[in-house]
Amino acid sequence: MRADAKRNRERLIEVAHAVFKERGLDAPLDEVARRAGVGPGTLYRHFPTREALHEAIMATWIEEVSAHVEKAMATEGGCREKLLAWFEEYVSLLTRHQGAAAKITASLGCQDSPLRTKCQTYADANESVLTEMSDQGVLREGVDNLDVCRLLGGVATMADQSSLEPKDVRPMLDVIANGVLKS
Amino acid sequence: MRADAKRNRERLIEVAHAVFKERGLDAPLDEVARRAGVGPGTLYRHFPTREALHEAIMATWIEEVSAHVEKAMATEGGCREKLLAWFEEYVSLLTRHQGAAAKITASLGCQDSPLRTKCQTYADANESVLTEMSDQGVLREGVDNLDVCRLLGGVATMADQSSLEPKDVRPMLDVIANGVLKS
DNA sequence: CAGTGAAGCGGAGGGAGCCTCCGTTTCACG
DNA sequence: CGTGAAACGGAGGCTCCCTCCGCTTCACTG
Repeated sequence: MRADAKRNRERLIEVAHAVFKERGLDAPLDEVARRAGVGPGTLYRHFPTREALHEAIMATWIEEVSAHVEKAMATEGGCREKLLAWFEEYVSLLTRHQGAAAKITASLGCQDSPLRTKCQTYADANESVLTEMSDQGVLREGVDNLDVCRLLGGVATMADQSSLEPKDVRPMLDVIANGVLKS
Repeated sequence: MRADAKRNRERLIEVAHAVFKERGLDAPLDEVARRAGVGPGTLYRHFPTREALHEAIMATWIEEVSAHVEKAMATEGGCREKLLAWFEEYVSLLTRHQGAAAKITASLGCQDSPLRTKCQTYADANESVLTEMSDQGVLREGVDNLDVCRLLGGVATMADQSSLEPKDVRPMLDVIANGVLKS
């Protein structure tokens, strides 16, 4: 890739990050181009679709996911506390940008979404936590990872759309934890 | 209201119903106007915002909610079966139109949404079911109606966005039921 | 260092949808 | 009827999307 192209690409990602943070993932792409000081044509050459741009800006989050798993699993207390800590991390990771939770979780099921690899990272992280719980014998039988991911995605989407604070999200996570753990 | 105005209003609701059913709640309003054979100005006079039109077309669903509660509560089996039957009805009521689940549930929390009264009907219906469970002593302590509504709204939103079939939704409702009922 | 071809750029512009404004038409009532 | 208020409708301005293509810039070569 030519040097100027690389420069523009990086600048676009940087600006897109800021614009999406301010105005949500549905912010006008023309504004991203404008604020990056390039024409719309340049933006669309680097990122043919909005989703391609989403994918690019999410790449940096993805790297942090495993750190969040470890952080949650290091929580003081029993399995339930660890699980809830992880659920809170999960929701918080999904709601970094307005509109992200719904988009990421929606692409969980379909194989051909550009976000597929990204959301797979979330799903894998959740699975590792569930496996840990299962090994300790505290997980109910028949609890499926995909279902839990979707439930958490649903909670994150609701939190996103209603601008809920953590204290309003917690009781929902409690219900899911109760539903997933034995007794 | 003048007779021609009344006629147009009713026709707009009828057409909007069909268009939203075909193309989701985000379908172009200009098309609603066009298919109703009126100018956009007429549509916007009757329904100043998209939400006002949503509210109008939902009025008919709302009347059916209590019937669905009764239907679910008449299910054979114990409390768990009744509750799950109701959860399925709830999700199905919310996913009649693409995009409806997220919009309705989002307006649960905010007082000033035009959809407020509509979603209150759903919340009230759910509360009546939870109260029934509580009276029978099978409900966990501290389970809040709003939280359950949001959880179900989240599930409905995921089902909507990923076009899930009832068999894929059921396991998520199982988790919520486990989380809400004792033992 | 100049020449050159390919890679990359940018912005004009057509399309879709939103919504308003205002000249025209229609209704209902005296 | 005649009239004034109510309602209509569509032209058009705005925003955003995305493409196309003439122009510029880069990197490589002799």
